[in-house]
Amino acid sequence: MRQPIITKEHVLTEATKLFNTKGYKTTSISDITSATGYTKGALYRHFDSKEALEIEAFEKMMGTIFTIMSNKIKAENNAKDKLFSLLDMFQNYISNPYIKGGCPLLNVAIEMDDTNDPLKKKAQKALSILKNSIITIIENGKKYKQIKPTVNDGLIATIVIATLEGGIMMSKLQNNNKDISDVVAHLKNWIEEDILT
Amino acid sequence: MRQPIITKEHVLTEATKLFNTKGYKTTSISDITSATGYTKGALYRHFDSKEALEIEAFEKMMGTIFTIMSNKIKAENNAKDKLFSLLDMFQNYISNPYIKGGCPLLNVAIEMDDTNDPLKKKAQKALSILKNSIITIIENGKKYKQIKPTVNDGLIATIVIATLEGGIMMSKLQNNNKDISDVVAHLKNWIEEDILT
DNA sequence: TTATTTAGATACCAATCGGTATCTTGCAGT
DNA sequence: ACTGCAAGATACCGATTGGTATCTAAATAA
Repeated sequence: MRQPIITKEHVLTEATKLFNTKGYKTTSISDITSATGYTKGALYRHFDSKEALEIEAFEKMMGTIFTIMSNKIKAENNAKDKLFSLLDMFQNYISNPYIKGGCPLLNVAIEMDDTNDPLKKKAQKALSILKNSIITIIENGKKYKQIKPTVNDGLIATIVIATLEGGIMMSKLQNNNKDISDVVAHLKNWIEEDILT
Repeated sequence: MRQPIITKEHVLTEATKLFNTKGYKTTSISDITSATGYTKGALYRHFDSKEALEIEAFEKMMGTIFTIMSNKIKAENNAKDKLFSLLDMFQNYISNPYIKGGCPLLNVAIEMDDTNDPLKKKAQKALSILKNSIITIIENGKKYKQIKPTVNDGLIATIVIATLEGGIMMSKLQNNNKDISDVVAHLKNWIEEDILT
C-alpha cells in the first residue's frame, strides 16, 4: 500500500520529534529515515531539501501550539482566566508535552540566534505572534476594566514570555517540574497583585 | 617559535567562541583549525578528543563569568547593591559580552537537555552555582535586615535566573537590547517592592 | 655539540554528511 | 487488460566528519 499523504505526514512527524530533541543541524537525514523506515528517496520526493523539511517541521510545531493556545484563550471570558490558562499551558507542557524536547521556539531561538538561517526569521515571527496574543488579552482586559489601565502591555508580555521560557530551560535541564511550577505560581501572583484591577 | 602553552590557550579561546556561537556539535575540528591557523595534529596534542575540548571550553567560559560575577558582588556591601550589580552584569552582557554568542549556560542547557552528553551535567552544576550565589546574597541580606525575613530564597533565585535567561533569549533572537533591559528594570522594581525591607 | 624530547604538520582512515540519478513497482485512469 | 505516472528503493556522488599514525623540526638537557 502506497499512501503518499500519510508517508509525508509520518516523515514530518518523526522529523519534528528529532529536530526538537536532538537539534536541527545535528539531526541527519539518516536519523529521519531510520526513525520512519522510509528511504532517502521517499523523503526527497516529499521535501525539496533538508532545510525545507526543517522549516516545515518548525511551522507545524508552532501551528499546533498556537492552535491549542488560541482555543484555550477563547474558552475563557476574562483577562485573568485567559492569562492563567496560558500560564497553565506552559506549566503542563513540561510534564505532558505535545511535542517532546521542550519549547520549539526556545530551541530554535538558541540554535539559530547567531546565524542567518531561515529558521531564525521563522522564530522571530513566532515570538512576535506569541507576544501579540498576550498583548491582545491585556488590551481587551483594559477595555472591560479587568486590567489596570496604567500597565504597559508590551512590557508585561515580555516579562511573562521571558520568565516562562527561562523556567522551561531550568526545568528541562534539571528534569524538574519544580522550576516551571514556581515560575508560573510567581507570575500568577504578580498578575493578581500588580496587573488586575 | 613554539609556545605550547600559548598554542593551547589560543585553540581554547577560538573553540570557545565557535562553540558559543555555532553550537558545540555543529562546530567541527576543521572550523577550529581554520580559525586558529593550527593543524589537527597540534589540536590533538593538547586535547584528548573533541569532547574534552568542549568540556574545557565550557568550563573556561563559566569560570570567567563566575569570577567576574564574584568580584562584582564582593565589591558591593549590601544585598540590594549586590543583586543589582548582578542584574546589570546580565544586561551589559548582551551589548558588550565577554564571550560572543549569548549565555554559555543557556546555550548548553538547550543544546544538551535531551541528551546524556557530559556537558549536560556541567551545565547543571553551573546553574546550581549561579543559583547558590543568589541565595547566599539573600541569606546574608536577611541576616543584616536588608531583606524581608519572610521571602523564599530559592524561589527568588529561580525567578531571577529564569527571567534573565529568557530575556537574553529574546534579545538575542531579535538583535535587541530592549527585552533584556525591560526584564532587568522589571526585576529591579520587583526586588525593591517585594524583597527589600 | 650531540642526543632526547616534544610541538606541530602532513597524510591518511573509515564513516557519515546532504543530495541526486536511476530503477522498480504499485496504483489510477482509460 | 493495458498504459502512464508517480511513490518509494537502491546505488551512487564528492565533501566532510572525528580521529590516528607518521614525520619533521624546534627546543631542551647532557
